[in-house]
Amino acid sequence: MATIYQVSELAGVSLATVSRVINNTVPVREATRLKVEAAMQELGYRPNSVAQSLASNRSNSIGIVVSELGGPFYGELLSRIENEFRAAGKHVIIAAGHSNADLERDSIEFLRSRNCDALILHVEAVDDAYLVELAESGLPFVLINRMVAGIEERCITLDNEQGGYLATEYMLQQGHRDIAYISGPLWKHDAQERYNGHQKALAKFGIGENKALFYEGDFQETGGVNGFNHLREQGHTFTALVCANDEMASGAITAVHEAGLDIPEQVAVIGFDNINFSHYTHPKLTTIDYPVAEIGQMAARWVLKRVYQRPIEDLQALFIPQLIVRDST
Amino acid sequence: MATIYQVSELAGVSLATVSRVINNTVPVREATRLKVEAAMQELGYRPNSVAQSLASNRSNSIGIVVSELGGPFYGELLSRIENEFRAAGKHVIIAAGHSNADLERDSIEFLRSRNCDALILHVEAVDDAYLVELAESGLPFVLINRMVAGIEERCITLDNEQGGYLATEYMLQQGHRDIAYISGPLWKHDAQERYNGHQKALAKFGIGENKALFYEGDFQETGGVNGFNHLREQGHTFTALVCANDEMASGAITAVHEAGLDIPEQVAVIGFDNINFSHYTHPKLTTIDYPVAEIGQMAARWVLKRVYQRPIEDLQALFIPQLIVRDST
DNA sequence: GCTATAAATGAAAGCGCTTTCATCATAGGC
DNA sequence: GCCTATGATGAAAGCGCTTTCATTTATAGC
Repeated sequence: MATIYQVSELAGVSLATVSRVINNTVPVREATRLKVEAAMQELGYRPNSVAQSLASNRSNSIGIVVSELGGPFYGELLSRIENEFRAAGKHVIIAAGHSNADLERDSIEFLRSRNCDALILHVEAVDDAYLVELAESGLPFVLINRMVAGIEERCITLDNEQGGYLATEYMLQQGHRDIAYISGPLWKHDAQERYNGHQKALAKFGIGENKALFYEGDFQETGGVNGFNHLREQGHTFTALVCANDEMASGAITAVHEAGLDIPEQVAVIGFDNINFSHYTHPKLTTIDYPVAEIGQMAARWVLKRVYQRPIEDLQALFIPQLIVRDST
Repeated sequence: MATIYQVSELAGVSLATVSRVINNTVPVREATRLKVEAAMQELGYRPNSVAQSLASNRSNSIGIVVSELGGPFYGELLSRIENEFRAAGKHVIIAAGHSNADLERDSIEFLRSRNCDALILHVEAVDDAYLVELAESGLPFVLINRMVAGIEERCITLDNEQGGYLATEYMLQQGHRDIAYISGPLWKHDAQERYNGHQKALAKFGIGENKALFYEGDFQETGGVNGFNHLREQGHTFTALVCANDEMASGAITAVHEAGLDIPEQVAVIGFDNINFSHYTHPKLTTIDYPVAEIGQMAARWVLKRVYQRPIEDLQALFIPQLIVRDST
């Protein structure tokens, strides 16, 4: 691999000038630039990014922590983020936190030790205090899908409560009054907020809460299966089932079929997230759209603007979910 | 951030000794090691990985190119690879090739300029010659799901032909004789191989090929829908439908339902890959298992052994697919 | 106790680049 | 044509670490 020194020698200029041509920082005379470019061409020169990082104290890499690498939700998120940074000549280093506080902290430390210029975090388990402290340490990062007091300007969120409200409100508008709810783990912020929305909608229609119609699942498919079965065993009939995400809705649909019931005639089902496969279910799943691609893009642009001083205007911090009506309601 | 110099000063030893403690290369006297460790602790020292990379000419990063970041297949693959490397203190840089030759080449160049120690490639569009040349350039890489002559020792593959064979053979064993086939794009190696397997199974049962029962899809869900509709229009009836991947099978299932036909009574459907959602379909999809997690892990271990000299024994290059029988056949 | 050998440590030269500061060249103002 | 302001270029000092080679210290053998 050719080095900048060889280029400078071949072009008959100093290292500094070659560096200037590469980085386009200080103006270089046209004739000089051409000489240098020709030399780079001839040697097949490509800058050593590690050396650049060391000298400039910029690694041009952005660390990402998500709960899982697999799955449609994170796939879409990562895809969009990578795209955005790639176009800017940055690269992403990805680590999985598995919704576990220790692993999340580990991941963050790991990325930090990799000299990332910034972090994009979708963490669920670490507590607010840790994040506030992290912010104070001077490391730039943006938080996805979580609002933490004290560092609001770093948070990009979906209005989960509004989404939960929309889902249940729609069921109510369709005439349902006995509405069961399968929640995510309530220690997760988004699960709690979606559930709040559900309660709000019920309250608006003057319906009290019924513990027999609530089940706390795990955001997984099996949680949906177990949830539906559990709810039926409670003996309280219901004609509508609101699930806090699509995975659980899918599981619930399977369980409903197995119970010999028809969807939506006997039980209407709604999910949340609008992940890719949600139209693979049968019947196709009505759900709340989570604009994951937009949010991913926004997080990337946040970093581009704040850390790399790119001129970006329209930073948006709060996203509003939308109802997607399909065949399961 | 503390530097190695400060540590050496506080511990009263030289830079070199601190470096030895960090890297555990040359033995250091117990007493000295303890002094150094205490100093590192006190300063909250963490080595600067960029400087390490520059000095050692090792970036401890591995580049990965996959077609897409989203989707269950790549998610699982990436997840496994990341896991394996993380445990080894390495990190991965991920780029998407989008099944497009230019983008694939771009991605590879990009990763290369990032000084990756090795690459793991799941590329479909670049030609064999390019890969052979890349190998000659000295950059270590391993190729997933593709066998290229001349660099066989870098290839980790699934026996796609065997998988295609298994799928169709199963249909034949179930008594089907009119079997339609929805293929992936035949320019993709795996699509071609799976189709070869299909033809082999037919031949074994003495059944000739019928062009009216073949459709070349795109490995996407819509390809399955279009494929089924196209096949029906050909007028040649069939009782079984073999799809070259699960996505298309899922689309086909939707189309079959829409045509008012029952699965598997009127049309049996089989997929390929056994991706996560294949049991979300209704009825649950019979398919061929693609051991994506194992393959990802193996690719990572290949790198660990060949590039980082880790003592790893059981490198496996060829994987054999298996039939997973569910309810769609 | 002294030398021969091995083990532990230190000094210093890079790794390939960026960036500051000084220098040189060019052009404009009078 | 001389002086100054400005733009372009070069010299050289790092960035924080690894690694070679030399040196010092410990261990063993007699």
